[in-house]
Amino acid sequence: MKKRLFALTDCNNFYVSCERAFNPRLEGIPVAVMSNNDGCIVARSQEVKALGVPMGCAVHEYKEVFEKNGVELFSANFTLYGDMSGRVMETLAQFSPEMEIYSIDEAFMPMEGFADRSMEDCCRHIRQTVKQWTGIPVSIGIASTKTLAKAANERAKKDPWYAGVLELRDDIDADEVLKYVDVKDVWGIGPARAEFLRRYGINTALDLKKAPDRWVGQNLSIMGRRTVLELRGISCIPLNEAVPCRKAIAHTRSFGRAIDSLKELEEAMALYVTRGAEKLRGQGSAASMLQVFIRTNSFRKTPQYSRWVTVIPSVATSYTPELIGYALSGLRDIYQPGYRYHKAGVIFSALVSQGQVQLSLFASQGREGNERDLRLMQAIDRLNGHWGRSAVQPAACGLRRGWKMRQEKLSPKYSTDWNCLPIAKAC
DNA sequence: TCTGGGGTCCTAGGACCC
DNA sequence: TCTGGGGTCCTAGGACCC
Repeated sequence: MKKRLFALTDCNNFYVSCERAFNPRLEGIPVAVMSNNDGCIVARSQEVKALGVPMGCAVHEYKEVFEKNGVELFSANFTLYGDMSGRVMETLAQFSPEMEIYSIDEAFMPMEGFADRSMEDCCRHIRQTVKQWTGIPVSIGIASTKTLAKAANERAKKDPWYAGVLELRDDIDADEVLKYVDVKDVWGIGPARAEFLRRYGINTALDLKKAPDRWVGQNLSIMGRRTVLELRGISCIPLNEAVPCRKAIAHTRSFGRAIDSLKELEEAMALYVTRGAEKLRGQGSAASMLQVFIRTNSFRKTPQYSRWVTVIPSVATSYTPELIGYALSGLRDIYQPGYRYHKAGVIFSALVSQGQVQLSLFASQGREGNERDLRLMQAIDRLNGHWGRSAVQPAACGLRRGWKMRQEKLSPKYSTDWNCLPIAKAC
């Protein structure tokens, strides 16, 4: 039987590439994208990486570097990135309908039915097509396991010699590549495990692959042992085509400025619950449990306060007004006056399918009432989908929103709003 | 002044039971 | 010198991913 191969397609500097796709002026100049609230750096162009700006750093700490080098900064525009991701995935699906969308900018594709010699050519063709149809540059790594495909992708991206595509055909190929992959860059090895491995002289992916079985069995968890097997070409992580239902859905945000009044916290919490409930209904779920939290800014030397509370609805629900009621009662329990709050959020868990909600003996309304609530929510979701997500919303969310997150450098919604369509001008 | 958000899975430890 | 032991379930916290 022919061995299955995995191709991992990963968009290069994805958020930056999305900004560049609609703004060619940004090609060749340093560009970085900031997190929500314009707080951290979450994507960097090659030019910004070369300046030594690390992923996740605080924007204010590198202000001078950005100014001195003319770095173009953008607020995260997730509407744009989500839409562009969909376009990239649709393009990839033309080549391999059986694929696993692993993240907003990555997909695993099973590569079967290709003669060995044409595999690389095929991936180069995919790469070129994605670039032509969407404007997004991608790299592709091909190998017999997902972990090896990740490592191949990493090298294809970093070493210009491979021109964006690298296939590991056999063990010797793999060893040649793995010796250049730092152990911290192996899929599944984070900072804590990397530090542990280094204490035993394991510094590269090849060192980890060659670690003695006995040592691996005694010192690594089941996850670590699985990673070692995958590096050895034994596939342990299957392709996951179906999009799994989320087991928890969260909506949490830092505020644009610290707030201390219960009224403002309630408005923010109501809005976060509204957004979370939209996601909940989007996957056809209802929540049997809510967790609500508030906290002050731990980076400040001001008095600190952090609390969360669990609320259990009498019946699992996705009805926004009801969820807001539960969340606000939890919030009032944990709120303490006198603190400057920096962040709040809600997490829905113990999710059940909306169609299988168990009615409580003591519920105030029967099945008919529930169905009416659901229809109302669906109507509002449709309106907001068409007119923008704040078109219809609960009054509890407030209107002034002085705590709204900062987005000072937001690019237009080029691909999802008619008013933002780029206009081509003849020269 | 300014430091993100949303997920999954594993593990250790406590409670409880027989 | 003595204070059982083993299984299950639940949860908080940690590690990791993008």
